[in-house]
Amino acid sequence: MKIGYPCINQSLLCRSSRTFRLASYSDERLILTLEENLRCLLEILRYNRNHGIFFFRISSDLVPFASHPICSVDWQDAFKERFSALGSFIRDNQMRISMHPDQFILLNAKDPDIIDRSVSELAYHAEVLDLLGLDLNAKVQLHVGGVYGDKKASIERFIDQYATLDESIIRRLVIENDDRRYTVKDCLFIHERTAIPIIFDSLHHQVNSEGEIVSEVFPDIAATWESHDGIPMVDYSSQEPESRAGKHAVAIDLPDFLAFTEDILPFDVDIMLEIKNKEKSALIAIAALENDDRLVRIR
DNA sequence: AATGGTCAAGTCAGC
DNA sequence: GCTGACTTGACCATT
Repeated sequence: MKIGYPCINQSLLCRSSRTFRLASYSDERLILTLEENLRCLLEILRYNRNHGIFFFRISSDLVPFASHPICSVDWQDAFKERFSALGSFIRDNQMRISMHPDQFILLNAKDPDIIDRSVSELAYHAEVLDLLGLDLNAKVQLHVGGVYGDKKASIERFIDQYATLDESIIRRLVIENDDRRYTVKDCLFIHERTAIPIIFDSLHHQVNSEGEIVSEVFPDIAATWESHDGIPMVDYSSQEPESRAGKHAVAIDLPDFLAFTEDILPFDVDIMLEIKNKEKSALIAIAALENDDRLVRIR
């Protein structure tokens, strides 16, 4: 069981997600920014290793405008060695990596242009993981998409689009239940038709489900991960008190976290903490699990 | 140097 | 019809 956090390390001064405005695009600026982002990514990964954190989500902004038509830099080739060196560091330390394209990426859109842009963006994400030389347990997690007033038809569009994707994307892609539209049950239905693995999000399930008990539904979710996909990834957050339902907590609620791990035991999973204070909560969770004798129940 | 409006991309709920 | 929320900051024009 690895514990991780997404994209940003607040203890370090650098960010691996620096970007800039489209209006100020130049090839030179893209190269300088990517150089800086890769340097910082290594710094974050070193911090993680030194602190016993072995799960990390790489920011989608690592390569700004990578899938935008304005980008004509062959960054894949220019930074090949850098990606390869980063990948060696990740593999040598047996780290788990994920990426999470943001809300604009919609495989089930009705507008073919939106689908085209989405597929390009997914190809970019898969390419980053390929350039790092990571095996198939490094995943790109995506929400199912919009409902467009007809969920059934929108699920069918997702399934149809998924079938047209290149194998280089399919082997990396997993779907996640979201907080307003597609539930775990919807994801399981899509899995039956596509074999796509499901990444379970605890807070989204809390605010958007058909009442399934986590400990009862989790075995079905875990079974969507084949052995080459690695053990299941899950996203965990608790609800921030006195805020909108679904708002991610600022700091980890340790009793809630331990209750969640109880729900998913005895499955071994890697847990991404989607908590605003990032690595601080990861360190607390890791320390709490260190001497937890429940973990011997993991199979 | 500080400020605050605005930023590639989409959907949807709530006003 | 517009705004804010989403995993959320941070760029950058203007003063």
